[in-house]
Amino acid sequence: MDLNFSKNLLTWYDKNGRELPWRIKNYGGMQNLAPDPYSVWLSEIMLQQTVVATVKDYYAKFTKKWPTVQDLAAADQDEVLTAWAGLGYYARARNLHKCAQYICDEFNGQFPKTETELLTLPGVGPYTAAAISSIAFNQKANVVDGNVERIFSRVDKLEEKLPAAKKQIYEIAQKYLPKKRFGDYAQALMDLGATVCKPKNPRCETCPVSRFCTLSGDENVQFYPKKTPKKPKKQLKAHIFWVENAQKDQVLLQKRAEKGLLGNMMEFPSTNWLDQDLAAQNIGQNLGEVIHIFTHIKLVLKVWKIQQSQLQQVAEAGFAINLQENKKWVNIGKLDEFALPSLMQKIRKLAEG
DNA sequence: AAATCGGGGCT
DNA sequence: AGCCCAGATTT
Repeated sequence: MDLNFSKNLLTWYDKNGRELPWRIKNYGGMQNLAPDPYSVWLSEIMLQQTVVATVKDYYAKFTKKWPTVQDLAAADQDEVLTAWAGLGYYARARNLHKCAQYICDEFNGQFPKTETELLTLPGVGPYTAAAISSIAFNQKANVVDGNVERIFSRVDKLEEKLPAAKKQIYEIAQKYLPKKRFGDYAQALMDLGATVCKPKNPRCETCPVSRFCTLSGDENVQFYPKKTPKKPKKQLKAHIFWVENAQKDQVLLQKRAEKGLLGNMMEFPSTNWLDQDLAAQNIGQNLGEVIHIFTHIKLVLKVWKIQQSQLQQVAEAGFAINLQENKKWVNIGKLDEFALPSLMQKIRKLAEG
């Protein structure tokens, strides 16, 4: 394979690579610098299916609160989930904490450098193992994320759709790997995808590897990679309740089940989420509706503010509120101390005004 | 191979 | 109103 591909890309990266909090650019490969594995791992987990702009504040918060993997391992899971709240995909946070403890217990606090060992870590899959191995340890690894898939599907004008084309893309990417600067090369590819080889309106005229690309400058480049159509979202509805105590200084909060949607995160009590129209309800104060879009669900919640003394009436009216054993009264002024996902922050905002 | 799992930013 | 994102895990 033509090594000028990686050479051109790395030259471009040295000039145009983004400055990111978790990144130490190894200019020209001469400084032999690398970010520490904890920083790389933490940032890579946060960046899974999440844009750089969203990650920055969370990365700063985590590294300040837990500067080392030992600090993170020693935290309570609820603390980690509270810090992660709003970032989404909460299995990442649960696995992050589990992984930190695993690194401390089984690897003496040191991240392994091989992809094979990294793949044994909770929350670390093929992409993240390759990314950590190359970026933190400069090991040769084929780092294929959504950016890289887009780039090479365009380079070879692949007609096969994702995700079926993944294997073929991986093999193409493998052929272009450089002989050194593996971490820089991986990050260069991802920067190229983020700033030049974009999904829409790619900037082929500034692309450092345009001469290798079948679709460079083609009007149809934006239609690659081809993808299988998505299924429509299920639409679910429910009532949700902001339940105040008599003094109106506390609200009812409970922890969700460990597994599944928003696992181990906190919630306000609600009826079951059902694919049915909502029954009439005239107890307490209606605050309106909250519409929340998950990856595969469109959820419509009708929000009610009720008093603790009205809970019995709501039950008698036939509304099964999912009150759990772990429910507790929480000072409204201290809600920030709990792991409230964005959906529940919407409810809170509606209730607090 | 398909489904699950968040949220926000961009077009 | 979709599409996309430095994907992993479960089914």
